[in-house]
Amino acid sequence: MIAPTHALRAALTAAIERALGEPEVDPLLVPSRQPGADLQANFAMKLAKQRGEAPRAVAERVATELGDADGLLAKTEVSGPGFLNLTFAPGALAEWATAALADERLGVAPAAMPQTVVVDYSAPNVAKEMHVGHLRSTVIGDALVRTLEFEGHTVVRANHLGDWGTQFGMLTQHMLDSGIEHLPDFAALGELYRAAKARFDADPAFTEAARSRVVALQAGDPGTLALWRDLVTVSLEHINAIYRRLDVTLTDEHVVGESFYNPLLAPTVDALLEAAVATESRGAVVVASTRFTNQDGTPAVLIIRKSDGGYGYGVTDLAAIDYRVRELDAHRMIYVTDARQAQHFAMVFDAAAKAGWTDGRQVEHVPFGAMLGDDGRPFKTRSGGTVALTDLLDSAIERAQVIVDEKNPDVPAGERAEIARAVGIGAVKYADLSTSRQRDLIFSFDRMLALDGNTAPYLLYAAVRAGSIATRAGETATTVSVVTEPVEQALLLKLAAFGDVLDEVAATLEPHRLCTYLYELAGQYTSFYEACPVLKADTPEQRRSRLAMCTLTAETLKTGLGLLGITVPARM
RNA sequence: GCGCCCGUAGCUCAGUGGAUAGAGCGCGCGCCUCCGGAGCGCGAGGUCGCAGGUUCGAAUCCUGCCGGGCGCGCCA
Repeated sequence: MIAPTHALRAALTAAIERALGEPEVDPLLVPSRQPGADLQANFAMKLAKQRGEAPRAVAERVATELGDADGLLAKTEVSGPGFLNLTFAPGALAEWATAALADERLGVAPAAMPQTVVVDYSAPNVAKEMHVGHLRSTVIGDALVRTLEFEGHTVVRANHLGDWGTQFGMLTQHMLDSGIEHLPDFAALGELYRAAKARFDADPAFTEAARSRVVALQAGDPGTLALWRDLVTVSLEHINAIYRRLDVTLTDEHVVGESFYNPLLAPTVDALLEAAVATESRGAVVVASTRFTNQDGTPAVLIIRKSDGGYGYGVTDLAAIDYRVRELDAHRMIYVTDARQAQHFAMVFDAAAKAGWTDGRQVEHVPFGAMLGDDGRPFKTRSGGTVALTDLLDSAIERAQVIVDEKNPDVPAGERAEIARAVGIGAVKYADLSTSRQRDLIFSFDRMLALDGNTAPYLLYAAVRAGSIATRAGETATTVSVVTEPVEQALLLKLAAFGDVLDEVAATLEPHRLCTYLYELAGQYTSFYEACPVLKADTPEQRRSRLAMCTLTAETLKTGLGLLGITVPARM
């Protein structure tokens, strides 16, 4: 099914060629702000300039050639310096909406060229509690994953768990010293971490023992490995509990931690040396950058192997790229991490490209801004720590529960709790997803947990209402047939844009575009609902037609929110 | 020193070449005998950080400055 705007764009390009002999011209179609016009095409000014003609005359000639575009258009009009204002025929929009309603993809065409896409996101650390700093990668990554899958791509979720490195020498050594073989729960791990860290900082002998313990771990010493596995298992229980509360699609099967790449690191270093991508410098193996310099003006380097023989995280990232290309045949690799790692990933990607590993593949860093306090400084609590993710989610659900209880006193308590969960978690996720991700974010409980305005609850409410009206109607409407009011026309136009927005999100990896779209759709729906009686429409046909619009809106909101990882409750 | 991100209404933010720059919150006024008021309508509120440039047209692209955040050899 071809969206009306796509059909019109093609018709315009063809009309431009027929009228002016210019092939393959982008008609520069944008939404119109003029009352009565749906779209505006801005090609005339540019073409007229090139051809030395009057823009309005150019627009007129194309408009004449375009006609009604095989019934797509009700009106074309040239105005201002040469804008071509276009208004869809109500029947064309109605026809599209009717088809979309019968389509489980809601009229969204699948990707023309499906790819295998690896999305690397979340990546919490073993042995540490998840805090608000982990929220953005997890929530943004999950929204991208869901959207790319909906578009028809094969998505490989990669949770690059921080499960390897020096701190595990420290932890396992302390376990050995204190005779701990198994941790009962995550709280015990927290205590272990604090105790081990204290010794590590204070006792040079322990520090030394921890260092050699890392070597034992990396060499695969069975006893040390067993202790390490216990740490990972206990941590994953904590992490998975958070994922389930957050309604994130990550599970154990997506964990491909740093430890996974351990056996691949030595061959990766060899390959990079062999290809002369990496060189030795001051006892270490590095890849020198041609784009970045140090403060003293020397080239910045990516540490591949440290002078003590240990591996830098750069080589882990390079081994991961090599693995994802060769074993997974990934066409596109996406890394959702904070913006501070931008230079690191740029150097990693440069090195991979120089080694020839990413030829014909896309490798993209998807950076997001820092979480700042309300003083504009990096976010810290009063005690200097971070806010645990569990606490944030608890607060969100508590706040939502108060409102839910107040608004829905007749709903059973169990269902109220379920609604509060959907509303509270949805609010937190939406707050993170709805602003452009590269901006720094001021952390604020009030903003993250807000329930009014451009928030998840507003969208959930609109979706629930649009869905419930169909239920109350007692019939299933399948046909949009009567489009008389401008608000109806505007609503249909907005509904038809869903697929374009998903394409944009897939291309730019910016979920906030979907948020903005859904908010506008909800607003457009509310305007329609205020202006157009549905159940009390003038005729049975109009009633069915408007009901169908309600249903398509409800489905689009539900699907769109679902792609953001936000669940719509049955009622609220 | 090199590099990245950001600067739009009191606050939090949309808007990456098109006509009078838009929301939400907050503030003021109005709307439940009318399909769900977690809603809707109206209003006040802006030198789009500053200065040049490109363009028929710039919040948007280019250059320079100012302000904030961040990164640059053995942490990830």
